[in-house]
Amino acid sequence: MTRNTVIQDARVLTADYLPNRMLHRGNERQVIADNLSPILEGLPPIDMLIYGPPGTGKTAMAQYVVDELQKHSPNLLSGFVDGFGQPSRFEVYYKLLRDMNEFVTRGGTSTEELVDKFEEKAYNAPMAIVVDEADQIKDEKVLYDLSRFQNAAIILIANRGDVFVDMDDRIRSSFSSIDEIRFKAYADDEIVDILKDRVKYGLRDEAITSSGLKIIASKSGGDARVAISTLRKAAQKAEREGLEKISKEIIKESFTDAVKDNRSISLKKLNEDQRKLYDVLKEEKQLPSAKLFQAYKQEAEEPPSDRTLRRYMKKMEAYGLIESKGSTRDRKYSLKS
DNA sequence: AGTCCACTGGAACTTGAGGAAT
DNA sequence: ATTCCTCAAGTTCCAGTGGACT
Repeated sequence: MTRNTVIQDARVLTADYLPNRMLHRGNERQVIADNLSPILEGLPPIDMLIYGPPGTGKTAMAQYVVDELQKHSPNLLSGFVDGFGQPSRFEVYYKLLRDMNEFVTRGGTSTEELVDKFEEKAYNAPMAIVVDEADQIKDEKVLYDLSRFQNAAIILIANRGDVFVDMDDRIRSSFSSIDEIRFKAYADDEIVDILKDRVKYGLRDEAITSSGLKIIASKSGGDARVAISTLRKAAQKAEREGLEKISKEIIKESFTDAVKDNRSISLKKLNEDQRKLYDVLKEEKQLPSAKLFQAYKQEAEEPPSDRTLRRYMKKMEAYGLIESKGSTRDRKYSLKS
């Protein structure tokens, strides 16, 4: 039997683990709860747009408040959709109905049938619906539909506050009374507190010094997800090497790994052609689209049409892998640093 | 200050995979 | 089996844009 040198409870060291209290988000928690609470008395709730940079607890907090509310009010239905894969209307309603324990078959069911079923449910019970990465939803009608349900609370989550600028006027006005809640990047000392909380339950005493935590915090740039995953990787590495303490060198290495991981998760979602485009772009600092497509076509055996390539570029931009500058004639692409 | 035209992205259509019903 | 439905992803077509070049 081997004794753990550093790790006590590995679960606590994952970014998805929800501690029963979320540090430094007390005000935000209260605002979200206040906006939702009318639903418990049969009154219309206030829809919300939660925005802010990655790793600031937007999703975790929305989920947490909805879960808490559900404990007090068991007949509250809840659903969670992620716009990342740009799901269609069908996918959105399918997922929501599943979350609400409604069995629906995938094939043979039309989108309209799903919507009808959902509508019926929405009339009979209060709901809280969380839409993560709401700016990625390609079918704007979905958001418009959802906004119409009176006793369903809609919580949209996005990185930027200007989700609606590119959208249809109807959608903008249907969300005109939406409460916008900004989640700022954590300050370094706040990250340290969050890490301390994890260390307390996840690691053995004395496994990491507070100056070690400060290093992680300052590197993380206010992103709790990256900070926690750095801590986890550092702990695992120390454990593997049989050390009692996490050294500064280990922290530095682990941070680099954590950032790489973050990116490779997005890269995994690319198909072969998209990956090739990315690799071509990697060779250059910056490339106009025509040159990029030309270079790519020399490598590819059966290149898809230009229209498809343009779509790929959009997608990779949405994933935060590349950046584009300029409009029509002189658009240039580069890797995101 | 006007025309040209390379490039963008919306829309309509096609193809292929996959589940359900018969 | 096969028929009937769905959706995602690709293609074709094309109007619209806004630099480039008179």
